Amino acid sequence: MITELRRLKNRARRDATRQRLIEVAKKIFAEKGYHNTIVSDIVKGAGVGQGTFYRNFKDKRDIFENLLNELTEKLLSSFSDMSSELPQNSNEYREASIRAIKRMINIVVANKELVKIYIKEAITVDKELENKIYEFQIRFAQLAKYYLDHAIEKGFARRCNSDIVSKSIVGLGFSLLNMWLGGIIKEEDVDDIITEVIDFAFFGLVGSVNPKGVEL
Amino acid sequence: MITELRRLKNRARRDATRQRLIEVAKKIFAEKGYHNTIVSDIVKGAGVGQGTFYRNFKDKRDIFENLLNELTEKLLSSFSDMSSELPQNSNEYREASIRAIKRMINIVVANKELVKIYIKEAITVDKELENKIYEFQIRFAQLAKYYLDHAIEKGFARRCNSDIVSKSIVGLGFSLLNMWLGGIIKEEDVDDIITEVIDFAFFGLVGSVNPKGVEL
Amino acid sequence: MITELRRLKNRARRDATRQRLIEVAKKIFAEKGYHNTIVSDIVKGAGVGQGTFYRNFKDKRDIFENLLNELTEKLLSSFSDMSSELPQNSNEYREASIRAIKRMINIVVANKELVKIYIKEAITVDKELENKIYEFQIRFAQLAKYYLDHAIEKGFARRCNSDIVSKSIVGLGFSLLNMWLGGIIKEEDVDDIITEVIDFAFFGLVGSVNPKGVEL
Amino acid sequence: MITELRRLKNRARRDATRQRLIEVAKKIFAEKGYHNTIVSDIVKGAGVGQGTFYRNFKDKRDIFENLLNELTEKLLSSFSDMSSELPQNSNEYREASIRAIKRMINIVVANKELVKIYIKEAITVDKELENKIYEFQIRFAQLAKYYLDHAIEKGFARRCNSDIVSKSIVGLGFSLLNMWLGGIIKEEDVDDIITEVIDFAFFGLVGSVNPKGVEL
DNA sequence: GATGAATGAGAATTCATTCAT
DNA sequence: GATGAATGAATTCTCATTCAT
Repeated sequence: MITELRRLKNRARRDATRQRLIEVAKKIFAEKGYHNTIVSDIVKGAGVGQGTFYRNFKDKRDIFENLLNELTEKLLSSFSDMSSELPQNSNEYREASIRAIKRMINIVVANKELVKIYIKEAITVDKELENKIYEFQIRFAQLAKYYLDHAIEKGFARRCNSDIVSKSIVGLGFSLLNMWLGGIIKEEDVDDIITEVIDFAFFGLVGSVNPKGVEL
Repeated sequence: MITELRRLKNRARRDATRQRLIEVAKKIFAEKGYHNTIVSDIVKGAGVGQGTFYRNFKDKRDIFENLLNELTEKLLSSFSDMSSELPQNSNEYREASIRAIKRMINIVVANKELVKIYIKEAITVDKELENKIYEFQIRFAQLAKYYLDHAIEKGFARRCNSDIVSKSIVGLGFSLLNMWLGGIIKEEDVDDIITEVIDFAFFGLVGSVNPKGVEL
Repeated sequence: MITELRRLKNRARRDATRQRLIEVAKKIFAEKGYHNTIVSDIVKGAGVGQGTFYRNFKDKRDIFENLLNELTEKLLSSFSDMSSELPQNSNEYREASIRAIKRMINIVVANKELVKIYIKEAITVDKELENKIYEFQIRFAQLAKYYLDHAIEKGFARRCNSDIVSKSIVGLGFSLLNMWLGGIIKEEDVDDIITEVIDFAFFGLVGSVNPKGVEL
Repeated sequence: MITELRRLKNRARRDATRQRLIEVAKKIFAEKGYHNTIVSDIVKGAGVGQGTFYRNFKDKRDIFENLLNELTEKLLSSFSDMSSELPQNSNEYREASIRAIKRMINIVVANKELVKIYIKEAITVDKELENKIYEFQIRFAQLAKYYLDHAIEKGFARRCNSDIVSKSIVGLGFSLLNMWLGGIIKEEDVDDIITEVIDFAFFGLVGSVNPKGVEL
């Protein structure tokens, strides 16, 4: 039926507009920050009418939350398949961590703008989004704790308050991300950075003389 | 002379007003965030006229920057005396770190609101303040690096990319602070948290079986 | 010919759509009032596209005027046959009035929504509709005056300024309608209300001891 | 103290501005109707800045409600002293009614614009104001009923459903007011109109041959 | 110097209306 | 002819800033 085809085409047109708005918003939010962006910036950037924005989103916060959810889904889905096999020794643990971090970093690199928004801006919008971000961090920490507890139990991780330590790990990660996004850490060789950070996380400042890749 | 007395009184009154504005701004910024605070919130809170605000500060950003500087000075002055003697072994390094952290935490606890503003809000105001915060973090990282390099040289710290690692340490600290301010880490026993985090920083996830306080 | 058939079908479809829009508009105007209704309310209610509305009506006011005319025609046509025979005594006058009112009430009950719109909303749209409503009231008053003048002449109504009095009667009627629509007068027994009001109109507050149905 | 004087002057200035806005709003609402008035009409008319309006009133509805309350208070206060002595016979009842009506009319004439708004516009703003108006009408009807019940008891008014009849009386009054404001009833001699309407209310269409001023 | 009323520029938002499909 | 996405003019509303007292 014609009406069905029409509906599809309309839907496609609208989705395209919506997507254009989202892309533009992402770019501008990352550039100028959430608070310094006004709706008409986005509208102008997308080349649509002011009303079109409000047809698609309730307000600035709404499109922002959409962006947030977009990244959240990407990150979570990337970890949905991870929990399959638990590491059986320190080395496997280390390798698994590196793999996880690399996967994360790929997503981060592919969504640099989103991540910047995510980490810097979202917590200053309002309490609701602030909590959303915190809950997300907590989920990460819980995942880290799951692996850490396992490692402690199996004896290849130091006995410790795994709650605090896993939160430390996640915080460490977010911080470095933030520094990298903020330009404090210059890009250089990402792999080197990962190795350094992993070594720090596994062996601390003191550690052994030549810990790299060596099982203790 | 009366005029002189008058002038003094005026100045005292003005300073008091200014101080009250600063105190109130601190409280409100911490509560509602920089962007969700309007000048009239501060003015109402301080019980002064709208014009009085503009007599004391150029605009909202100006009073905010004042708050920022307040904390920066407090933190820096607290570290001005620290660099006296360098640790001579792992244990001294550890003890010195704990002392430094505790000193920091005291300042943080005494200025919880300021710290919250500092960490959460300042980077979203504009590029200038963003950089100011980053530079401050870099200074901290440099201080950490100074000690770390010393420890590596002396042989009681693992050889590593001390630039990345010291930034990691600072990031770790800021993150945990953030989590604590955000309520992700419940207050409980701060000393326990410090020990845990220090152990993590010194011995990593793997570490030795019972590292607490034991020199390797 | 197919084209002819097509044209007929199209017309039928269009008429149906138009009618649906009118029905929905009636309902929504009555519910939310003219000013608090937006075109898209009507369009959504009717399940048609926004453009379809403008294909059938010039604008919101246009569809509103259509509703108005609908009721006007109904009311006027209901009175076109009434003026046949004039009452010859007070009792006939009274009976005729009751009949007229009941006929009116039937129309009103059958078109409650329209009447509500008519009485409440129409006068606030613009001067033109305001006048239209007033002219309609005047026509009613003239009709009432015609009967009243006749009754005065024949001697079974009190000599009075029939212009003012007939306007009073019409006003009374509209007011009670309004109160009923507004819920000030609860529905109870409509016949009772009619009798009471007719008695009030015929005999006033003072009247005779037991005027009901009794010719003075 | 200087501050006290200042406060007084400020208050006076603000009140003057507020009052100017109210006066202008009254005029414009009466002219163009509530719905066809925009805030900037009022602002321009009052010669103040747009912000000044919002300093004094929440929105258009708010200033409108203020106008409404203004009239309500005027009308109610005019009746607060009325309930003193109850009429002892038909003639006193009639005289009291005439006095009441005249008092009302004086207020109405002095607040023609307000009354027009009151009767025509208020019920179309929203449910809340609609109810407010209805409740006001009910209060009037209750007052009328109080006198009517007394008259029936004393035997100088016809036994009737005083609830319906008093509502009829109030409705009659409001209607005529409306007609007069709408220009359906030309102003001529107000006293004549009052006499006619009172006669109609007391003696109905039928009444006695020469009821004016004569006690039955 | 302090005040707070007034301001108006600019941002958000709505909604009647158009128009490509 | 029907549709509903897109539009932007018009309106509301906010809030930093000024300025008369």
